Amino acid sequence: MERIIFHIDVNSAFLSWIAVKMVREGKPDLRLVPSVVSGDPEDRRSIITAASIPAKKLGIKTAQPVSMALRTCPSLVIVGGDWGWYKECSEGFISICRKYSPVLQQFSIDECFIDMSFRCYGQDPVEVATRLKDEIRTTLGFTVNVGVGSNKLLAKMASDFEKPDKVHTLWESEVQEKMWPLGVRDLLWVGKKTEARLTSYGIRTIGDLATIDITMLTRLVGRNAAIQLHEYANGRDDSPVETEVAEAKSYSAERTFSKDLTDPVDIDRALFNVACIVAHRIRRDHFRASTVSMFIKYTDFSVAQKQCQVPQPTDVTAMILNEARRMLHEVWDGVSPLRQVGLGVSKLTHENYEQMSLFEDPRMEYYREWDRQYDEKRALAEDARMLAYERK
DNA sequence: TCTGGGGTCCTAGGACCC
DNA sequence: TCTGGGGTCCTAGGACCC
Repeated sequence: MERIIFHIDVNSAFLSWIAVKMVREGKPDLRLVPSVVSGDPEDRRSIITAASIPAKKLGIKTAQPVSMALRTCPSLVIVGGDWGWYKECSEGFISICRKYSPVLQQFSIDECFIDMSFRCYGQDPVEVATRLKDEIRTTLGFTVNVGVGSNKLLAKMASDFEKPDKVHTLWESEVQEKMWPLGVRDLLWVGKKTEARLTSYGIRTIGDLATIDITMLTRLVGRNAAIQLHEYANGRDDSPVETEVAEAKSYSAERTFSKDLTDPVDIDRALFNVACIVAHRIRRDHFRASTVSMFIKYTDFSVAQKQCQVPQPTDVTAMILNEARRMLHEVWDGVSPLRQVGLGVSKLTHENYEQMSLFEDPRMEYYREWDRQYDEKRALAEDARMLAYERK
């Protein structure tokens, strides 16, 4: 039996969600004017997180620097984000989708797949998809696109066709007509680099990619990628809709400085801050990490990174920070200005036992107490934010 | 114009073991 | 004394996604 998969994608999610909130407060609808969501517009390094359709029509794009967008459109309306509200909107739309099928995979905060193979039996999938999109719009106030296809890839490609508030199909029988004329960049997993490589060999459309000799493609992108791209370009994908939420495999945090830094004290302060954040997150989720990595970005955007294994899985801020500090001094010459510093942990376990070590740092008790206090303050801050949020 | 932040997966080379 | 080949782990770097 041919599968029926829906991909539901919120149109300009962060912008739509902020717009809904402002409309409820009696303010004008951001979706009707050139507007964007971004970080602090005063910071020269802020970039655009989401743009309205009128803004996109002016050439303003996601991930563009705000300063650049303002030059394009001086009257651009700029608003900040609201993670608490985003989360609420996301949960709202996911729970409506789940009513249509319990076989649901959340792909990101604003996208999900549902397997409708059984639920659509005897019904027109387009009618069902239209009902779903309309229900989200009328109950939650924002629009989505629904892509309908016989697998996840086709459904996702279809939801990316004309926006907003639309249902599109992409069945296997429609691949040649609807997908092959598109540029290779439109295919999932073909980014800037792969596009450049492919087009330099005259492979411009998804159709070119679908019909090219596989050995030729292997020489260009390697064996595994070649097989994958060839399958996708032909509209083939048998991956299931995964209902299990996968556990995190890594956590990281990074800080970009508003001005490039050379002062080791400033840089260490940033490293300290990201270490606190990352360590707090793994404690919150009951993980310990065996690998610590540290990375820096230079002014030319090149990145250097270093990682190491810790003797025992840890969730102690001081242990993580010490490794990161050591690696920073190994990798940074102490002179070159830095744009960014970051820290990550991976190889996570839920191991709970504490192996007694003769060489355990005698300050360990102090470190743990410090972390406990930190977590408590952080939890209080979260509560206060939630309360303030509920009062609105 | 001057580029955020948080993830996943892949590749390739070297070390080490059997 | 010198040899093949496979497997696993670690590290650094890169591509891609939202």
